[in-house]
Amino acid sequence: MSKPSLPRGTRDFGPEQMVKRTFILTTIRSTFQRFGFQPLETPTLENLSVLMGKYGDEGDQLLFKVLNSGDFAGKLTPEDWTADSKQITTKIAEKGLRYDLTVPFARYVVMNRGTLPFPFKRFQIQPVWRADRPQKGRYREFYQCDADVVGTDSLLCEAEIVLMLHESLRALGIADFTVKINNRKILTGIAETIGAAGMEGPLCVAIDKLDKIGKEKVIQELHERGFTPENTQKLDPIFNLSTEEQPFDLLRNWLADSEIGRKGLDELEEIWTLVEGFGLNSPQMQFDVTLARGLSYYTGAIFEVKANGVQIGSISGGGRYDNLTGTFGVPGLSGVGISLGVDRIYDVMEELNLFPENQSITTHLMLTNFDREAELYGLKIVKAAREAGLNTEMYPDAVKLKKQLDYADRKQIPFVLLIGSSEIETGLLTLKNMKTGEQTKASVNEILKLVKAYLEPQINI
RNA sequence: GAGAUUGUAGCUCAGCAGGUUAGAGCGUCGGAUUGUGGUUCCGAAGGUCGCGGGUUCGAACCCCGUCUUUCUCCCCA
Repeated sequence: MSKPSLPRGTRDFGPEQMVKRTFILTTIRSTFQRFGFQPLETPTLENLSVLMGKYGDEGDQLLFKVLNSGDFAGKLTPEDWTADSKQITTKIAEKGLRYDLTVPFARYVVMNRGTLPFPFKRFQIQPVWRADRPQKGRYREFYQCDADVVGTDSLLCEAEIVLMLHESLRALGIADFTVKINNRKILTGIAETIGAAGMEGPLCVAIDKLDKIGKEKVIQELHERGFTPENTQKLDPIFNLSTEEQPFDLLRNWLADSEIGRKGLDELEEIWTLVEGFGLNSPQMQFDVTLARGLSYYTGAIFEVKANGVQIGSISGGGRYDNLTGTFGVPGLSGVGISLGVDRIYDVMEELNLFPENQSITTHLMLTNFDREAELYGLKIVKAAREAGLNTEMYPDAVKLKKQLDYADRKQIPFVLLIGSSEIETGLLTLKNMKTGEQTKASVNEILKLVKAYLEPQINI
């Protein structure tokens, strides 16, 4: 018998961690709902035809593919085995684990377009899988919390996303964050302006690394990707942008000849105007030209959230995609959305010590188990305590008291009710406060009141 | 997918240039205390040295492969 192990990049979540994760999940969920988003869940498995080609070549490689059921290799010919081994996967796997929540959402919208109220706002909180190599803050199985609106071009949605990010992160206690915003159209405009129209793809990939590798190396990489020295020379103004307080005017001048670039700027300024209109308290948003998320489907706004003071990747990302449903045969549906990474948020909160105390209490009251008679006597008390709203349990075995109290101590149960022969005779039960060690004798009703009164300030009963 | 790095008791780690029966602290379990936890004292259990192969008289230690950990690149939540 070999020792059990977990697949790389996956984790168990024990009771302690689950309490914290649930806190994150419920906080985000209630924020999404307050903004009018409705829940959706989609299957873990999708057909590979839905998943493939949506995330670029890299993405296809990171998809977990599921072997066909039954004799998956039975119909393969000898030629298949000798040909390119990657070709074989299309013949033996036709399903895969979902890679994100946006593509399954697009699939859902297309399949149900006749019945959905548009604009359709949905949120979705489920795990996703990527066959990535794990690192800090990077797992192969992790949860995403997505909120998307599909069926409207309104920039109000973008502004609401900014608001939702602020509200949910602040509710979690993460105060020091930056919502970075850019617009894909501006990047397209820049490509036009420097005389490299249509090359914003590679431009983005290189520019995105500016704060990581610096100006020199970005230019070097651009040359490697086919940009001429003339192109990169014209690009020069961009390297000063990130230090500017108000880069809009500067950009407007620079991109004056690019229609799409001007459009991008208009959109960006409109988002700022709307957020201001909401009266958001000290917005933590920042325009960042170097922000160019790799996903190939973004067409308008691009979002990314960085938790400051923690060495970890972005905790949230999103943007507008004008034509996601187009790949499923329904063009013209514009959507915009955001995705929060629960696991990274967890890591950030753990590192910054932001989890609230007193969340770990699961059982409020434990009854001891002396003997058969006391056990039977206690059952109705357990039921009464539960009906009073207390998390209650009785120790299941009549073992030594020491052991029972030790159990309560380790489980951090605040109150223990001792019931022995004398208690049964008098009807006065012994309540022990595990924190102070203090013991009081009282009737069942009084005890339930006492415990509730003590816990009320900490816990909602 | 490329490169580096880690793996010894439940946990954190020792293990002297390859040399007999692999150690410690914490934790666990039992007892001191047959109805009183967190402190103390006494005692005990617990290890295919990640896995598989090789070199050697002899491997936890050296070599190869594989899995795993952490990190960089790539990409991303």
